[in-house]
Amino acid sequence: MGRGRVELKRIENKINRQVTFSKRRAGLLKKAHEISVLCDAEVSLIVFSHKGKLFEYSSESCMEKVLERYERYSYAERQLIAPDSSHVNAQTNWSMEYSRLKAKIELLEKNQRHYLGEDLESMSLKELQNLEQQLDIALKHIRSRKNQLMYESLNHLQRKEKDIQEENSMLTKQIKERESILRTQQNQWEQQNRSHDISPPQQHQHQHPYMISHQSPFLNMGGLYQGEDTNGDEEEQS
Amino acid sequence: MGRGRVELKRIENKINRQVTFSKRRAGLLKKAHEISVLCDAEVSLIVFSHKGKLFEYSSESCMEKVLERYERYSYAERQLIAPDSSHVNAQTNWSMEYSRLKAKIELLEKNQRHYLGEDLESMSLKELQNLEQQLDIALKHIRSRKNQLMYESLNHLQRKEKDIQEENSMLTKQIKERESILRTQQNQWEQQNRSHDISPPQQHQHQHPYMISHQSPFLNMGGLYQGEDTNGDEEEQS
DNA sequence: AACTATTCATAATA
DNA sequence: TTATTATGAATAGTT
Repeated sequence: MGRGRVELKRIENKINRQVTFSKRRAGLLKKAHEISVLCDAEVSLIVFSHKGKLFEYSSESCMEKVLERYERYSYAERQLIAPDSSHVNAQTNWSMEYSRLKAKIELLEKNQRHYLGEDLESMSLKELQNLEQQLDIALKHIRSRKNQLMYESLNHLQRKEKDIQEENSMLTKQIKERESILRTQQNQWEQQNRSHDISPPQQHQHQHPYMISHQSPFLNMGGLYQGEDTNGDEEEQS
Repeated sequence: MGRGRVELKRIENKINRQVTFSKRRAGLLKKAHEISVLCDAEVSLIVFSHKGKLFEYSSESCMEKVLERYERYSYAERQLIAPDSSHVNAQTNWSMEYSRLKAKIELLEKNQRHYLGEDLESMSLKELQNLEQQLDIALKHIRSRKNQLMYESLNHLQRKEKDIQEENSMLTKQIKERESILRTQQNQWEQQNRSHDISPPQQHQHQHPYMISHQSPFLNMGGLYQGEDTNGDEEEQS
């Protein structure tokens, strides 16, 4: 570019080097920005001048984000090359562990999007077919489990219905028995009343409440049966 | 540069974007290297493609060294803006962040198992129904995308078939033409042979090989057409 | 992947 | 540093 071609070699003239650095730096930053916008890429560029001055460019998301992503990405690669690392200090260890977790999360989130049918543009036909098969199988399991739960729930309700009906008929029977006993006793009382005209009325007042209280154990039992499994089919709604 | 100027805006056409990315990426890496050599600068360039593939350049000293230097440099700058933050216990901060990530991973993994139809015992009927619906919708999207890809592939093959058939008929036509010319010349030669009984036979021996070699350009063209797009849709072959 | 017409970047210069 | 300009590079569109 410019007058005459340039040899790829350190420019020895200090002034020229400085001028060229200024110009080329501007050009490089511009190009970095252009590719990030045109091609929707994430770019981060760091330049230290010979004198140690820092210049940087980073597309949209801040530099730290790009660097973090880089660490995550290159971590996986480094793992393949250098599997040991017990000699490195704790600081490095921590950031590596952190990167590892971050990478894992990114992967899981990507998979999740795929399982939800999003972000499919980046997948090949073969990958799509695998995904389809997996989800098909998953759906079979889910429907089978759902049916099982519904069947169990149905069974349970039927059993419950039967129990309650039995309870009902028992109660009905109990009531009939009480009624017949009551009638018998009323008859006895009327007979007594007729033979001893001035007998103590307290005795009757005592007996009647007693009868009612004697019924209650059965009613309580009924209540117990009913309350036994109100929580039937609903599990872990949290 | 190139035919017509370019607007600084995301390239919507996927193919164009990919091609431009390849070209500009190469240019950018080259420029980064040039400035580092010419101006004795320390450069580090990180590029993530739209699809998440990493490309990087780093002058001489490895990337890590540059990034470390960057961290040191930018840390000092940040100190000027936000001078406090020394009161937070780094250890606590770290372990909290760590737990947070661990928890997130656990959740994501649980969800993943559910999406794959595993571990369903812990889910309620209602949750199962929601999951079923989600996966149903996801499968619809996946199948639609799969069909689209297959349709595109089909179209592509049909176009290719048509091209090759056209190529074939052209070649057939060429062969027929050559044959008729050959026949004409053989007749001429026979006539000459009859009229001048002792004529030089070299002339015929020269003409025949010439005819064959003249056919070859067309055959080569056929080869070119066939090889033109064997790599179809693959992106980022680096 | 190769070609070519353009636009762009920049070395030399002031 | 900035501005100008001649020239080589980069690359968008095309084959």
